Amino acid sequence: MAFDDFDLDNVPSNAHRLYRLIHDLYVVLDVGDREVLQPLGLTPSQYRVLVLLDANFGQRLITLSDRLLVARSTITRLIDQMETAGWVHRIDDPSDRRAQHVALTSVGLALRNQAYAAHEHSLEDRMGVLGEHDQQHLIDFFLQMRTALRNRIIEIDSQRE
Amino acid sequence: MAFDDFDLDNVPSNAHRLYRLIHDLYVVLDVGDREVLQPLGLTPSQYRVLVLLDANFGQRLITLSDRLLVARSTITRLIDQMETAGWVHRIDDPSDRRAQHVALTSVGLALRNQAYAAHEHSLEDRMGVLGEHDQQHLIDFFLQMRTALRNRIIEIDSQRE
DNA sequence: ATATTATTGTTGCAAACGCAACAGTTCGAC
DNA sequence: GTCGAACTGTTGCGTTTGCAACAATAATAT
Repeated sequence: MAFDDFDLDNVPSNAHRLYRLIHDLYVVLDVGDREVLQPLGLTPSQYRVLVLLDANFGQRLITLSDRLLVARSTITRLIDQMETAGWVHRIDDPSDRRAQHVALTSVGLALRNQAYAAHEHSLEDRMGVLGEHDQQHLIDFFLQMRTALRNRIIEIDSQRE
Repeated sequence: MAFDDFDLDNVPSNAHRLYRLIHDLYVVLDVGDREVLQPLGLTPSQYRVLVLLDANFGQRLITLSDRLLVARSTITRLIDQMETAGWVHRIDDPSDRRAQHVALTSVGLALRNQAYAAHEHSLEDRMGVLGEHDQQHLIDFFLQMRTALRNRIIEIDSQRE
């Protein structure tokens, strides 16, 4: 893997530089995640679902879909996998017969905690290149951007109706 | 699409908050990209390749693979598509008979410029939620992180040998 | 020179994902 | 209450992508 330090100097705007960097960061973080999670038999997607669950009421599938920003069908198949693996189980929602909750089994809970600890440790290690102060700074920026960009999507969706 | 403003407060560390935000940002940016590029018949992946090309010597496939951080096979298939579409053509490298260069056709060049302008406009619009000063700040952070994270991957790769 | 190793691009295969369509259920207007 | 619209989860299907294996070529060691 040869990482050319390809020049952001050819890029005309700061907006575009930011764009490229976010893309690269996402990819590089994902590669790191796989290395941490693979020994536990988890993909990043499965891990992200696992983290959102608990052993009590769990979460509805549509909630998982919304929070992870993936299609409902993707969640259906992820939960199928994880149910087969014995990590989660589906529970019918008593107040809405369309809906189901997904909750962790005891095996799933143990795996969740183990994976979470490992990932957390790795993340703090990787993010450690930035000081705590810088991290707080970044979080503020990102929250601002995420909110603005999400609202824009909601606006566009409304216009479609 | 219901965007719960799900709490980052449950998240224990700043490192993890950053992680989630980068993930969300990437996804939301990608959704925006698709909206801009779809009218031009381009996917984000095709666009990213197009931007790296020119009409002269072009780029080698392995270079595209390295810069975009995707598998070589992915580039092969992307270039297949784009060659069929008439946007690019393969040129044998005279100094290395294994290698090929990919260069833009005149159609490809026109498309590249059109897509680039549209994307650039959209990006500045979307990134505009942050001031120029904040953007510069972010770029500095990201460069720092990208460099550190990439070096880490290279280290791990070397250990494998 | 020759043999081993590395690199470049391609292909088969499987996994992951989104979109559209669908059935069952709930909500809302009237 | 009733009917149409909206929501929830599932499935079929096509697209995208990475990994492993491969052939052709280049680089390196001896």
